[in-house]
Amino acid sequence: MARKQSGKVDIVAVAKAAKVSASTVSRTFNHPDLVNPATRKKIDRTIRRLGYIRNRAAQAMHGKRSSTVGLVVPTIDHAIFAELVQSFSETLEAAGFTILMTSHGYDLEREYAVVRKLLEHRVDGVALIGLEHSDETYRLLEQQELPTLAVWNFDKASRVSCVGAENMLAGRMAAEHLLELGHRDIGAVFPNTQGNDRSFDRLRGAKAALSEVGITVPENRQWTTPYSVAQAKAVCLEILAKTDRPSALLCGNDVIAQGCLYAAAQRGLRVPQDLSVMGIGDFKGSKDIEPALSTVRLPAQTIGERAAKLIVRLIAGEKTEITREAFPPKLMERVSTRRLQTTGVR
Amino acid sequence: MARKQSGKVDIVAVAKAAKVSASTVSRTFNHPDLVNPATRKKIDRTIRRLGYIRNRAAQAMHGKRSSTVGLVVPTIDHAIFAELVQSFSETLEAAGFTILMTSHGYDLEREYAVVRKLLEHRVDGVALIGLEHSDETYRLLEQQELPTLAVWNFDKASRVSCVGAENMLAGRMAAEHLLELGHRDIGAVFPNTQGNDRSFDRLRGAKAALSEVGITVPENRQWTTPYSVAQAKAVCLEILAKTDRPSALLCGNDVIAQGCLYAAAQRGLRVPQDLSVMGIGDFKGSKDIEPALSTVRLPAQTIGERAAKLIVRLIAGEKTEITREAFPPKLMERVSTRRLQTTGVR
DNA sequence: AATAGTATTGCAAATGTTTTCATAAAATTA
DNA sequence: TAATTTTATGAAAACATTTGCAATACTATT
Repeated sequence: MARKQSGKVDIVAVAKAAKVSASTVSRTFNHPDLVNPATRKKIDRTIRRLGYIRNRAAQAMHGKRSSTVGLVVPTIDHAIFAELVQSFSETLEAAGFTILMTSHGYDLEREYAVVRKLLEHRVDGVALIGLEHSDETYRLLEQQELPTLAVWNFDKASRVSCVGAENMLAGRMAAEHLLELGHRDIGAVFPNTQGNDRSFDRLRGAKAALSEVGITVPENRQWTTPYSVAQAKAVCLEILAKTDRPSALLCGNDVIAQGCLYAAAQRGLRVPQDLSVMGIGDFKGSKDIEPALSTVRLPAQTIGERAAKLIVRLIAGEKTEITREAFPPKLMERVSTRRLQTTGVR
Repeated sequence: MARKQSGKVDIVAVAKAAKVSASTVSRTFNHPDLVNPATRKKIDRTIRRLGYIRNRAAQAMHGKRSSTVGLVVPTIDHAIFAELVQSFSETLEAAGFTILMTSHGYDLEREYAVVRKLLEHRVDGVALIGLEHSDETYRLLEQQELPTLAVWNFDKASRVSCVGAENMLAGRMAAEHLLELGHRDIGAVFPNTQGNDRSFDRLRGAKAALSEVGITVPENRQWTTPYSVAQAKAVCLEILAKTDRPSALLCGNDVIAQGCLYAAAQRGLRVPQDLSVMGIGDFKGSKDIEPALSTVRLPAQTIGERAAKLIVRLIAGEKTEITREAFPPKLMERVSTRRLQTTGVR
């Protein structure tokens, strides 16, 4: 056996070069206090000289942690998930973890598949967006006894630990705000609630608040649109063309609300004089838009950060029972909503 | 040794339960054609029954691919990166890879550290955003002979393979558009060009175009703002307060342009009648904003997809030399810019 | 100076796979 | 039916590390 091939520098190559055993090199990494400072220094130098990079895969085989957390998102290309994911990953990285990220495009079958793949990589824990997952996925995670965390939604009866916001409450608060301002003819523009429990809960909360004061949202006062400014704008353009348009529009999220705002602008309607627009979410930018959007804030950044901290504790085994953290939505009254002027006649 | 511990089901547990050797089980995964269909079926059933999940870490130790690609982004919480990352990861996942994602917050020291960590996880390849990286990072990647790809920027003299857009050209096109419309008094609002080669190149391209027709942008016609709608709005508010405001604002990216638009709205200036606003990037939403933003389109989605395909080929070893792909920017003339009315007097 | 600790290191086994090689059984050919 | 080829399987080595145990070398104590 002649000389080693260039790239192939492993722990025994380092050991040989430093004239120690592989064990000692391993220990410099994992239990530095157990090795003589002088030896350690010598080894460190050799490591640097040879450009050795330890192999986590080999470590992982010893039941050791992989220092890896799986993150499963429907898509990352949505203002709100990006914000959430960013703070989640930042916090996790600070704790020494790396994120294995996969997306499934709102397809629960694919979600199962990607979770499986994550498991193959022996992640130390898994974070999923939302609480709506296939039974198969839940079972898989339970069976593997892997620290699991649902992020973004909160439900006090969730099957796994969760940290998120109370979407039903958020929906309710948005509706109540409009009610308080005197609006009675309220249109609802929501994403499809199919396979999207956030949306579903918000709508449910809103409707509950309305029905408490005797208002029902009739079929023709409720519209569905995909999560996209462009498409929301298009449906709002239609809505606002009608002569009997509502006095206020309650939107399932801020992206849709943004579409509404643009549609109103294009129709020449002044917000909030001619129309009040209410969002849910308080995405980055919602406060900067003209007119600044009234909305219910769901603290994405805080949630991401808390979620990261919680999953670290779950992984460390400090927590073992199911843990749930709720972050209260907060009304952000800005300028896109205002008191309905009761001019008497109508 | 009594019964196995519940979770601990490995390949030999499966083998034992199915009354075959571990080799055969391994083969069912990796070379299914080499095993008798009947045996394979029996093994498949056992795998399902025991809930066995193969251990990629153990595979990776055999020089096998880890099926993992490292992705290093400055941050994901920016419209444009989210779009890019989404299409990149989607395409990569379709090819059977999982993404190990890390962010560094525009800190090149931290970038080096996270790349190292990726290497420890034995990723099959690494994708970095942009072309500005520390020499140390470049050396590390070269030394490890790891398929590396810089995404988003294009430079025909890049040190590694790249697929991206020509930012200088984009800057030039944006400037030329404004010039063509008769604007001569043009203000530039850009992000800090420090540690951000995209921005730097765009500004350079814009200035080149301007100087070709004898225009220099004086100090007091150039502003710097962080990448944020809110902050861009704030600086634009200042700019537009002056009596000698420019007739057009050229923005380093669409987020800043959005801030300008809102600032103009708040100041009561009509766009494009009183002020033309030009962006660069064509982020999702730029065409929906009111007024629709004129900009230079950098095809994020296409780039993400092509990047994914290229890195797959680099990993497969089909390509070994440095490969570069440029995607041409495209002028998107919408409504936020218009011909300067030369009313003669001034 | 002998003894008991303690600090440092190496050896070898173990981790969960894949793969090479050898072998046995079955199928094909003469 | 014997010889040959093909197909299917298992045994064992290899992969890069970690760790329990044992051995050695120091230090401190009497």
